[in-house]
Amino acid sequence: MKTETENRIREFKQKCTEAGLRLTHQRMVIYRELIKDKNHPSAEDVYDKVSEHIPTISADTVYRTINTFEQYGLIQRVHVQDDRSRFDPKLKKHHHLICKRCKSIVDFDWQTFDQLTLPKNVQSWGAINSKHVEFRGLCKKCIK
Amino acid sequence: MKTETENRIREFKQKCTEAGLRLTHQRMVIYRELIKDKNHPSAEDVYDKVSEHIPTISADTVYRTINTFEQYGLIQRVHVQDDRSRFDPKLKKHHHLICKRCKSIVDFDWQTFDQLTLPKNVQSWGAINSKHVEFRGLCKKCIK
DNA sequence: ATACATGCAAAGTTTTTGCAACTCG
DNA sequence: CGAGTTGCAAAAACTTTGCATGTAT
Repeated sequence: MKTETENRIREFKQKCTEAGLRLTHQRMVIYRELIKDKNHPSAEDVYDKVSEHIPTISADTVYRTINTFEQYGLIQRVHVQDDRSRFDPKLKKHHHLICKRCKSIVDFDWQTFDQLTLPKNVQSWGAINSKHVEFRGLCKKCIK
Repeated sequence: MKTETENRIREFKQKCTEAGLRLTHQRMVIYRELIKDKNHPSAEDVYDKVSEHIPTISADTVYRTINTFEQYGLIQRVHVQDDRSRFDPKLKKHHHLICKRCKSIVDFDWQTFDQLTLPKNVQSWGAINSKHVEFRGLCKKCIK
């Protein structure tokens, strides 16, 4: 668990070096908060958390850094909410359960789906990079 | 085809009446443009189109009307892009092919998927209302 | 007639950008 | 040292809101 985090940090550092991205203090802290937060944080969430460690950081640095991470494939943008982007540091293939009410996002794996043959008209559409399932509804807590 | 549109308009009028929504000229034109546009238009797209018919309409009316339609289940919001919402007047179950480059959204049906048994951990999450597949990649045009 | 809708203008939110100062490699 | 980063402030982009006027039922 502790090791899990360490591994991700190591991998992060390596990828940054490979990509020619500088390992600044801000980037390290931002990445650490991204992997710590299990609910696919928004940029503002990350800003709030990072501010606790670096009170002088500016929001635009967080936005810019997150965009850079996305661009270099270090995190992914989650398209679930209308008013703000959420981010996902998990790079392994997975799918999402989204609660309409509390906006929580839960990951799940689904190999049966991953192995399905695609419909013909889909195959001729173009080149598909990501196959993603989204279930929306109400999580148990929100049902009450 | 012509009949298809007529049917949707009729159904729209009926739903509005049932819901107690007034059938204003603006709403009629906005709905008509929503079902005419096959590429899941943004609010701005709709505003531009509607402006051709009602030059004095204001953008906020379009936003407000679209929100009302969504609220009453006359259209659905599509969560695909980060910077703006897109809207889908098709209410029947379907899935989306999304081009990263040109942002086009193509509908497809996939009954094999629709009939799949859900993973156990998903079943215990809560109450699911919508099961949606998103394939992202590059459409043929954008591959060139 | 009257409750609901619209238009206008202004404001709210989220995100981006220009530029000088700073810092990692 | 020097190019890539950051912080600041301002702005851009998208969407919402208050209020007076207009209109569908």
